Amino acid sequence: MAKKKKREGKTTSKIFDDHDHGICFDDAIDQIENYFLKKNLQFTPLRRKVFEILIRDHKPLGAYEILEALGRDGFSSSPPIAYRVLDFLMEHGFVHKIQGLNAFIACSHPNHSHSPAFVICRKCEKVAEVDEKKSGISFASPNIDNFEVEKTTVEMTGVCTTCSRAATI
Amino acid sequence: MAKKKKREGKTTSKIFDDHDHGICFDDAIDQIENYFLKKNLQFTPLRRKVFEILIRDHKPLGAYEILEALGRDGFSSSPPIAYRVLDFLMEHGFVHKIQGLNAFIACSHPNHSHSPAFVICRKCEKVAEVDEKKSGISFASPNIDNFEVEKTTVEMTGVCTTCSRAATI
DNA sequence: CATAACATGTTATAACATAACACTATCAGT
DNA sequence: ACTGATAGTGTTATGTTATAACATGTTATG
Repeated sequence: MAKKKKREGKTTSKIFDDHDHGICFDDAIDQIENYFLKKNLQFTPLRRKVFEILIRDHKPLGAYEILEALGRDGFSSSPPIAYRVLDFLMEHGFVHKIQGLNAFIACSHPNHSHSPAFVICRKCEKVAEVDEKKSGISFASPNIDNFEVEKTTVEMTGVCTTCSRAATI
Repeated sequence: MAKKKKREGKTTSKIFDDHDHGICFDDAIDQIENYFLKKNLQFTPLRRKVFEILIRDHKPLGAYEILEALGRDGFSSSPPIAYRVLDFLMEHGFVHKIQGLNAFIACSHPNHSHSPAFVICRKCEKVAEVDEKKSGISFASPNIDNFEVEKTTVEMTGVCTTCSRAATI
């Protein structure tokens, strides 16, 4: 259980909290409601709950952590429940999977379609979704020898300022 | 078992075979031998075998596929065997993990230290390791607001030319 | 109000990964 | 050679993540 035991982390590093999460939360709920309304998709209590669980702390959660939270809130907590809803939310861009953590996180920029990139602190496991342009990252051409890229995964792992200040590695 | 059942795939698309694998194989064995010699690290029969298994077909293999192959060749095939050797080979840059497939692949460019990027066909699951520059991808600055990036994961999923020619999605 | 499509619930199991400890081999210093 | 440290491998058990398969309920529409 070396790298997967805890996901608490309470670090602050500029990139990790450059937003007012109260606003972020309300905005996000608004946006997802509008999106589903517009698309004639059901924003069911279960889907809403899963999204709320993810957005309320705005940190990556494992599927089984989400299931626990669902259970606490009176929903079913068998694995397929979480995975199905997560798949659905991911399809529509409101949730992303952090491959390096086997965890899921609410999208920080659901309004504009994007290829997300994530910065992950390996000590506190805090994750920031960064804008391609702001971060200096760029996938210039998503077309490589006629290979049509449908989806990109970009994750940068390291140690955030707070964690590196706090300890000598 | 939707996305994880088979890993055979026999597609050819320019990006996927722009090298002579006979040479590639020999080179790779050479390079890894020299590297370990120079670093005074043991290139044991087990480590050699795991690397050979990975390099011989040069496609991503799951840990349990590697274990089966090890078993066939008379080695122990309990999970920690594979994971330990894979970790070791990854530490030294001779193997990469493809997060999107939970699979491992021999490095195509072990000689120069690099941040690998992978192109993955979601139909045949063939994988190509691409050069950052050639592919038009670039992580310009690995430093984002003082966050020091130690490791990057870049994977591009789509459909390769051969697969897209072969079917109508 | 039937029915097709969608959504959720449940059980079981598959697939991926690590902990903990035992044993063996290698090598440096005496 | 002996001794102890280090590294490598073996084994059992278990933890963690994810899906298959099928049952039931719910919703939108004709």
